[in-house]
Amino acid sequence: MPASTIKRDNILSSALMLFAERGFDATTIPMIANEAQVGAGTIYRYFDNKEVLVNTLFQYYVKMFADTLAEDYPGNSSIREQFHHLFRGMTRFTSEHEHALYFIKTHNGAYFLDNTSREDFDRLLNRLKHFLDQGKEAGIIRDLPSMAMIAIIFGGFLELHQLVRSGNIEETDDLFIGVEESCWDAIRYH
Amino acid sequence: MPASTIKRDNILSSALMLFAERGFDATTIPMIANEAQVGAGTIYRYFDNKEVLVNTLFQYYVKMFADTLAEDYPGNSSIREQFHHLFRGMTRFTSEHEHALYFIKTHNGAYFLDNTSREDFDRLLNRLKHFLDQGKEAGIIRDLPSMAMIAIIFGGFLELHQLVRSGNIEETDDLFIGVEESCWDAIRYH
DNA sequence: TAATTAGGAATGAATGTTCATTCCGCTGAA
DNA sequence: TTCAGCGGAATGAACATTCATTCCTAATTA
Repeated sequence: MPASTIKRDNILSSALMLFAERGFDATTIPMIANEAQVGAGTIYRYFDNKEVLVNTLFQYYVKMFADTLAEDYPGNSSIREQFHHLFRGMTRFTSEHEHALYFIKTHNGAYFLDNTSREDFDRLLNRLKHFLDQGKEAGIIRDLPSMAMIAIIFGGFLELHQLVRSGNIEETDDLFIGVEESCWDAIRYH
Repeated sequence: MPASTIKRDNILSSALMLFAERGFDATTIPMIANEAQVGAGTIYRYFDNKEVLVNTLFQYYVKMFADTLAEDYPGNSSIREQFHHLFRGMTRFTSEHEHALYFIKTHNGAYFLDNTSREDFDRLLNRLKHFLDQGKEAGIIRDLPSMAMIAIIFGGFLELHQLVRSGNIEETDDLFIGVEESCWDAIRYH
């Protein structure tokens, strides 16, 4: 069972797209095989079963997203600049991996995720929570549940991304700047 | 085929809970029957099939939510007061129908929704959009895509509701006031 | 160089399972 | 006794998974 090949990558990226667009339960193995242009049996050469496949995908992208946010993190800059770094990381990650964040968002908490997936996701949330807590202590971030604020930021950003993808909205720098301002105003202390 | 009975109501509310918690595709008819304490066959006395059931549910709650928002709408008051009315309507609706908004949010756009469901949902969005457009014209609401702002409000509110339901957060008036402020700051012109 | 062959990789038809839906016998009310 | 309403076993379709077979590739032999 090879660890990494073209075929394995095809299977993963096809699965990512289908899981993001239809959801895990509405996506069948033959659909993935067809999209990846491999036989259905081939998928089982690389992944024990459908649940292992979805957990592999989930962990892979959660880690990659966490790494993207952590890269060059300006820990000594202002809270606003840290927020900017995080927001930019989110836009960059999404433009490089079109379906990944939406897949993560729609599948976190699902019944088929294993402990590792849950832990990886919690670790990501805790990093964001830590940022907000720091900001709260400094009196710069609103005194609200961190989870609610994280939801506002992710929800807003991903909804925007859906609109861009579906062609309902043109993707301009101004747009992203505006949404970043909106999210920042949602969480900063007034 | 009776139009309304205790059993029919049981089926609908069981289906609502399961669809909200597991999603349409991961919810089986036997699960719904079991939860509603009826035979699997009984469900088919009231609904032609699973898709008719989910569409019935979707339309029922979308309309009820729209009615809740429209009730006593303060069309002549300030934008801020209109926003307050909408936000309060959302909290009231959610406390009266625990799973309904989350079900609507996670299933809008799904492949199994029929035209009526889509139209009902679009009508709801358009009402919210109209409110935001008015506010934009008056220079009170931010110049951002309305859909993105709607997403921020719903996303934030529903995430909060999840936390309350799961017991991670205590449901206080302060909390709701704080989240309303946060959402308002996210969409108002600064 | 050309032919042969071993063994991993890939396939898709076959299998067993689970589901939505149907069907038929039972029950209790009139 | 009849029959509407019900329950849950029966059915057939669709699914995840398996497995016997084929296909490739690259090493070996002549």
